[in-house]
Amino acid sequence: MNSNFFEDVYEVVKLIPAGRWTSYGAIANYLGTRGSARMVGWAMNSAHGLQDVPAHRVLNRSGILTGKHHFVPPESMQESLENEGLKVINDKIVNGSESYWNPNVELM
DNA sequence: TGGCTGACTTTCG
DNA sequence: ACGAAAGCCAGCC
Repeated sequence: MNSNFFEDVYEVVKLIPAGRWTSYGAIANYLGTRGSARMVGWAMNSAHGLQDVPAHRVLNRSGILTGKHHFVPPESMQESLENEGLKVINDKIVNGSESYWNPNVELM
């Protein structure tokens, strides 16, 4: 496709298994552009219209729902995560270390 | 063409 | 330990 970056981001996000989460930096790093972690979020903004892209599974490196405010409604992000078996308290993933999904490891 | 923006990340103070 | 600033890349005006 034309926008390789966005397409790649979508691909990776779509590959995230339910009950798992990853970080923007991990995806950016997987794409080889660690510096453009913000771009990943931006790509999500465009992917926001694609239901195939579970953007709610993409958090910041701390496992905090940084982009929840971009969801409609924002609470849907946390509910979606909890619906998949993840525990979210105070907009943050609980035991994130165990449920963390690294594309560089899983897709490598 | 040039410059701003951005759902991040890392480092210095 | 907390706060603020810089760095990175790609899309959009």
